[in-house]
Amino acid sequence: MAIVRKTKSVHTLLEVMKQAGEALSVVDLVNRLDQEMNKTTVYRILDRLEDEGLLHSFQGKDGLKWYAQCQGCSTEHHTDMHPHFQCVQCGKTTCLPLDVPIPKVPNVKIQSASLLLTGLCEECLT
Amino acid sequence: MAIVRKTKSVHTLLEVMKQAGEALSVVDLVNRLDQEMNKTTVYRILDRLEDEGLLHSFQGKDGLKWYAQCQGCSTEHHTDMHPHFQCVQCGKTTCLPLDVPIPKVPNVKIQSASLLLTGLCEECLT
DNA sequence: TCCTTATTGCAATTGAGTTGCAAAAGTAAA
DNA sequence: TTTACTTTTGCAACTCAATTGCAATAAGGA
Repeated sequence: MAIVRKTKSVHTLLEVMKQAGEALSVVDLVNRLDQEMNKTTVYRILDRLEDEGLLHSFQGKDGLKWYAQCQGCSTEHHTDMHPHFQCVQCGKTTCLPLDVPIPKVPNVKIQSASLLLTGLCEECLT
Repeated sequence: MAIVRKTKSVHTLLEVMKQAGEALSVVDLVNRLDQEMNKTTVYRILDRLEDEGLLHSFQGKDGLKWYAQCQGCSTEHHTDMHPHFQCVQCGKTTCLPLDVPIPKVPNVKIQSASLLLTGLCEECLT
């Protein structure tokens, strides 16, 4: 496995993720980091951080790729089986700290499961 | 709601879906129908058939949009809450006729849920 | 410092999906 | 069938997320 250096760019990106405190789409990240680094760099750092287990990604309902910080993930063990919630109105997207039962399917080997819930978040409900 | 005519193109597309008997990505459909109709037409017919409730769609792990035939769906009632399975090796993608419990999330209103399971299918396992 | 490897920026490219518009096909009424 | 009207289709151009090649730069170790 390639060595991942904690460069300034990596640090900046992780800081933005941390400040956000929720999942961010790649497009959003590229915009937020527009002054600091190139679009390509954002994509590449995200790839590396996901490999390293510091971030996990999932497909949004919008077809965009979203990233969030892992809690207790590593290269060996990804606890990214938790579901995600995406607000259809404001776009706010979060990890749900829930255990979802993975259905048993005969004759196949399930390797991963991704559950995306969509609807209205607390703010948009009121 | 707009009237959806059962044109020759619509008939052809539905026939391809039926013959496949499993979910197909839009890219795959465009390729299969290359001789019969334009790419744009495929996209537009898929949109219409989904509106009408004859097909349902979901996001694949690959980021592509996938379509499958509904069983018992209509404009009013979409039973597209079932999970889907995608083989990471051969790409075969199917609907799973299972009821998946949608987790309760406090303070939000869940409108839809999509569960995608990935792994190895029966053929690729052996 | 020198050498090697990893990272970054930039421009160009790929590929899924969309849009505008004119032509063609379908529908219904006379 | 003819006419008038609506929907559908093809085509080309376009949008936009994501990727690639390559040269330049930064980082790390001896």
